[in-house]
Amino acid sequence: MKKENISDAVIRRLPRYYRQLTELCSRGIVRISSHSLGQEMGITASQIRQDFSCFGEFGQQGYGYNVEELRTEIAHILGVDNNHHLVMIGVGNLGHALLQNFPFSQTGFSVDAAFDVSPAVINTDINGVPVYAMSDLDGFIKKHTVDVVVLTIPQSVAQDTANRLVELGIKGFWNFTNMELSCANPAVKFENIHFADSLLTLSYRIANR
Amino acid sequence: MKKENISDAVIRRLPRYYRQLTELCSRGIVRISSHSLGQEMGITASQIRQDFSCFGEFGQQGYGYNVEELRTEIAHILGVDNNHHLVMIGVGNLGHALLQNFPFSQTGFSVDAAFDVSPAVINTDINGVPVYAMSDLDGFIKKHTVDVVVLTIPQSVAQDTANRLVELGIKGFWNFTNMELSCANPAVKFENIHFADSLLTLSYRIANR
DNA sequence: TATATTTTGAGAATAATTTAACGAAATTCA
DNA sequence: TGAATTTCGTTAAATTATTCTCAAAATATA
Repeated sequence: MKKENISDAVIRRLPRYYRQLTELCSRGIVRISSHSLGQEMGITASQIRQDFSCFGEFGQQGYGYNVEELRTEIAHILGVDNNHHLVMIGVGNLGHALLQNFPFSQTGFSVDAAFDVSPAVINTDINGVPVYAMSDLDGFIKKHTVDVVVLTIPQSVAQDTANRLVELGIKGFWNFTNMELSCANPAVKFENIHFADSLLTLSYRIANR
Repeated sequence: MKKENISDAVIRRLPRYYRQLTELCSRGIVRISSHSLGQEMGITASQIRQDFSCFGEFGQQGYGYNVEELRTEIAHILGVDNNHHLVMIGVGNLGHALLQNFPFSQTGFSVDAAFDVSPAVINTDINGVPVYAMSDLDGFIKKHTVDVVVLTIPQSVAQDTANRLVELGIKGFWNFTNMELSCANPAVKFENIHFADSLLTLSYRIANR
């Protein structure tokens, strides 16, 4: 039964399903039951069926799920086929690494531009992405559709930059600054990569084994 | 009342408390109640008190919590004062970025060495960290204490490398490969940074606003 | 074709997490 | 000093998430 409000726990499992199904596809596996999928992923078949049932009925009794079909469904749910437009703010080591290595296009994103204050990178081209001066940011956003901004900038300027971008109409932030950014408008979404938090949970677990 | 088994949900909130308390310290704030802390963080006072009570009694009725003292307690719980030893496997763009920018020492980690297969980086020094050939890895680990390994290597070699490291006695992995790594021994801990999963959840939320 | 088996999706039961309530202890203020 | 206020830590209640169960439908098999 399709649900109206999907819980965060379910949403955060979807990319994992998507990854697993992509792998099954590449292994040439055509069909799979919730039971086998659960075994491969280390989760229960119940959870898998419950999760999928939030979005529709993708399986068939006695058969299971068609891997390719299910993968396509989940890709669609995740918006991989939406071709979202993205720009990066801050092209330091991390921004550079993402531009070089991260498979944005496989994830459904076009990286249209990057911005930085450093003359050393302004007007360069990193892996096909043009780097502009920060002063050109407002103009660029006013002229182009931008769905998501990647924040790979220092903490000191993060909240101010986010505020400015929200004013310009940006509604999605991929935030690498390891600080919480806030916005009164609930339609503005922040997704955080907190490196330090992640390492600290590992620190906890090895210290309290 | 001190708890024996702490839930993952609680553990994952600890670094956030630690960050917030660090900021309060730097703002010169001496004491804080669970209510105000909750307001600043956007969570309930109940949750804060419940979370802390898993580890002991750090507050005082009618007063609240001493910020610096509480911060020290949480640092200790997280193992920030343990001086864990870490090595990095794979010094590509991302590994390089982490070595250059990530505050390992503030998080309680010493980065003792990095390893790569590329002659271009072998025997160089990145931000004070020596880079060795992958062939020297086994020898290094046998001679030194290594608590955590950072995996910034391609997916294709990730599971094999992890297996080899587990055999050498490594018990903690900070995994950037965006794939699940597994190990039969439950004492071996994997902490994953899944960039793609993170961006896909953002994709979902902007597509289903 | 008839029967046994597989497997889903839904609903019920169980478990875990979060929030509320409250007594007790400390602080603040008159 | 004494009353009012603040705030903790704990227990209880409410909410949310996960797992179990099972009828129904499809497949596989004899």
